[in-house]
Amino acid sequence: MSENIESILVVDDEERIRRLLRMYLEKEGYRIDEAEDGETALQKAIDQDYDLILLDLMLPGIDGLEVCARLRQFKATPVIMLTAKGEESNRVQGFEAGTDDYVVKPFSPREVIYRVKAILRRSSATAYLSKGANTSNNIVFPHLLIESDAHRVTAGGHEIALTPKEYELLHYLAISPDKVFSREELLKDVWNYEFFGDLRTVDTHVKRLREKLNKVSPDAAAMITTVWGVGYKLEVPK
Amino acid sequence: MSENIESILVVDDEERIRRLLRMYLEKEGYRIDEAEDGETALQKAIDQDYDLILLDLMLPGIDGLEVCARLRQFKATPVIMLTAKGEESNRVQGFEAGTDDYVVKPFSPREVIYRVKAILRRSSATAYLSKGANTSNNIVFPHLLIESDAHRVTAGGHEIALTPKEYELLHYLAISPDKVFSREELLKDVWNYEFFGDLRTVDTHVKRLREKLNKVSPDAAAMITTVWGVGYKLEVPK
DNA sequence: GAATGATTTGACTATTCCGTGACAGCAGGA
DNA sequence: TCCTGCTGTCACGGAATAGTCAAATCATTC
Repeated sequence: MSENIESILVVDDEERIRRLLRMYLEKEGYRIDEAEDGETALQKAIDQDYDLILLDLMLPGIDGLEVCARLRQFKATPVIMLTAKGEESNRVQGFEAGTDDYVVKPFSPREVIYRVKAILRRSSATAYLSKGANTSNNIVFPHLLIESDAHRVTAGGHEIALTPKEYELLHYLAISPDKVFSREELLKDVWNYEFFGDLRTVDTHVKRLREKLNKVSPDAAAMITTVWGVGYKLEVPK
Repeated sequence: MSENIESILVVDDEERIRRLLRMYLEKEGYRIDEAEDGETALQKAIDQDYDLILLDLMLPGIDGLEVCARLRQFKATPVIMLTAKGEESNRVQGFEAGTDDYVVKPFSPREVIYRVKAILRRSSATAYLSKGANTSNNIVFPHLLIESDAHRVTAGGHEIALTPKEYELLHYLAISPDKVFSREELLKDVWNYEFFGDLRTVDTHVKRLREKLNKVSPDAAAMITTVWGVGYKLEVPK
């Protein structure tokens, strides 16, 4: 495969949000371009060939939906829409306008990165391979199965009901198995960007997660490992 | 790659800290510039093109967060924030302002250098290579494997559980194999800069390290060599 | 092989960190 | 409105780790 850096256009009128997204996405290795209003965004999106566009719904001038709709007359560049909390009812509209996915503000970096990767994986898969080759979002371990699409977790053969945060935490650890994350990192990545909370919050969620896992599969629970003085990781048993 | 010397701006109002950082970073081959307040720092950071900025959070005048945020209107220079222990709650905020990483005071030189290298490696990697190029942090020896991400040490095929200090010590020795470090050097580099303890502390940690290694792999334990009258080194077997 | 000085070791104490439970605030649904 | 889960906070008790020190051991030199 031609290993080009994938480029993403970030469109938001708030500088803070653009910076945040740029930082996280650059860390993932993407090339980032920015626009702060609809006109510029549309122009750039038509001129350049981005692999993906992150598009705020509420924009001065032409709004996100409009940008997306007009862009669609020229290109099929994938679009992830960013919507503020109250605007959720617009979801369906978003999809009609040709949006591929949407993320509600205030999002967690984890959420955005995950969606971005999912979309890019999908589109590069349809571009280079024949039928939807392995584009499954499932994460499979010996005693643990995470089905992202269904938002379902199965441990030792038993499905378990996780709360949103528990799921997000587990999912985030599971994406990078064996990698240790400090509590700070987890707070930064898994919680939304407006949250400035106590480090111990992480401990509490880990505790609850372990409890639930342990009830149906001690093996699965044992995968969540404490690294003393450092943080937590999801350890893959050999 | 054009092999230029990378330059770093060190910002802290305490002269002692600036001197400390300068000394250690120059030893690593970086060019160091200093600033002792926010205004100067911002000015320098905008005028010059540093590869990295080490920025204290608490500064007279404009504080670190502010400096970082304003700088971001011009440049994307990577920033590592230095925060005192009590300021921990501000950590996450720092990240939002555009910080790439942070280090808590009192840090150990080893820690700072390690982060600096990681960030610079990353930014030069995204600039010249495609994403996720081989930036693995693993250190491999015949009987010993150190995986930084997983914070895992494997000796003779067996994983061993090390305490933070044991890990740090081993990791530090392993970064410069065959180089002898005096106890003084180890105390200065591996321990934080406020620690003025007994030289024998090093011996004790070496002892514990050897014990643990020896239990699963005498070959690995034998790598930690005493150089009589000088110090310790991690010797690579031929 | 004795003297000397450096290192290893074990035991003890101090310190730091983590797991847990209890509780309060919130949001969403009945 | 009350009820019900979900979250986040906090403090305490226990566990793990770190540091000190002196006695025992070892390497080196004469």
